[in-house]
Amino acid sequence: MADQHVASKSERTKDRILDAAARTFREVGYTAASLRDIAEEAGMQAGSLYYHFESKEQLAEEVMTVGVDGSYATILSAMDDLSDTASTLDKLEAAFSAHLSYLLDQSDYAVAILRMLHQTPKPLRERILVRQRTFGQFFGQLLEQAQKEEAIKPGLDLSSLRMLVFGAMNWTPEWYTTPGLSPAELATQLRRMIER
Amino acid sequence: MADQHVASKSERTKDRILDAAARTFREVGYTAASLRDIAEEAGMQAGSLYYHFESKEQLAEEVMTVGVDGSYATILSAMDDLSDTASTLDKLEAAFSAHLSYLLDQSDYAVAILRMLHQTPKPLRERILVRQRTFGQFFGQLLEQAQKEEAIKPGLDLSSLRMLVFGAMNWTPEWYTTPGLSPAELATQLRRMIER
DNA sequence: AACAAAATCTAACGATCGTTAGATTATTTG
DNA sequence: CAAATAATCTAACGATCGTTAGATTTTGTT
Repeated sequence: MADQHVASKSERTKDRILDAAARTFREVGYTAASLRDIAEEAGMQAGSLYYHFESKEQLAEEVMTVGVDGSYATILSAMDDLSDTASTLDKLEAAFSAHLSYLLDQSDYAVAILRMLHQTPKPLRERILVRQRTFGQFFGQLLEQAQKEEAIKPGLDLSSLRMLVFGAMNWTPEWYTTPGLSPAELATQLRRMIER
Repeated sequence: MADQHVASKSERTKDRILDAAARTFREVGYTAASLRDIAEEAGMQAGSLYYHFESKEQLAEEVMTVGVDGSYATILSAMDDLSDTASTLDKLEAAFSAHLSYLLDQSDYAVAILRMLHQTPKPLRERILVRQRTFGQFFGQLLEQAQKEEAIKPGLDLSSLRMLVFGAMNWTPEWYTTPGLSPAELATQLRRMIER
């Protein structure tokens, strides 16, 4: 039969380890998360992790890479779901909503990044930041276009606005609980804050 | 002579240790900061810290307490400096400005809290969060009053707005660099985002 | 100057960490 | 079923951690 790419045993185990690592890193950060904790969460011994990963640092890098790429993919996918008549502000709100939903409902990976980044070795941190840049530029372009169309409030500095909005979103895992506004509703709030 | 309260030798050393701890905690967080690092930064040996503090946890608690109380005091002081004719929005902007200035220009302590809080033992974390509550309520009251006066954008959910604004401010240490907008100018940006 | 108190240093403890090598078990292949 | 490969376990290593006790040095008092 055709060599269809079904996840091999090893690949599934690796994913299980990544999930366990993301949960653990999210909870306690990079330094405080021990490989013994992560291994237990994945149902194995600490030494066994080294069959799948070279080091703790590499394991952390894969978790963070999945988180960044997943965030970006979620947003791009949300753009595809928009109707052709969507305004730039609609696009922005959809991007907010996708990112918030990813942070709050879907992924330990993205939140793990926020809690880990400052504790990781500098070269690793730099690589993740480079990956995040694409992500940030995407929002930057949308904001720029919205400003050209005079769809957002006058008198706002674009690069500051972008970072303030990022902060508002990235901080939500610190306080978000259910019941309360949903990620989509929070996205609407953010839209109202920037629109003219 | 009168027993004027001049800082004793011991008190000044303790402050020096707290400063060193705040710098170190800010840089690498709670777990990754070793007492040997902090001691070296303060110009002494690790064991000597125990003459002034009971434990690493207590040292961290004092750093965070100074940070929270300092933030709050800075904001209250900014309120006193306002003229009597200041509007609620003026008060909010002044509070934003004070908090941002404290975070970005003045204090390692406040930023240390943001980087430490998730790694500290739960009872300690709870105590700090309780202390922060007063702080959050202050902003909440100002926002409530502003909404009553119809000074802020309609259709905004107050409790969400408060947390989103907090997020925008607390995230600034992640990206703020000079040159760029000053803390006061960032406060103005935030004001524009919420005002009608 | 002599003594008391305060402050710091030295050296070690038990615990935990990331990591490794080799033995062991589970799975796949012929 | 047997051999080969994949996956995991066991047990230990050196390093580093928070912490402690006791010696030592510095400072303050008479």
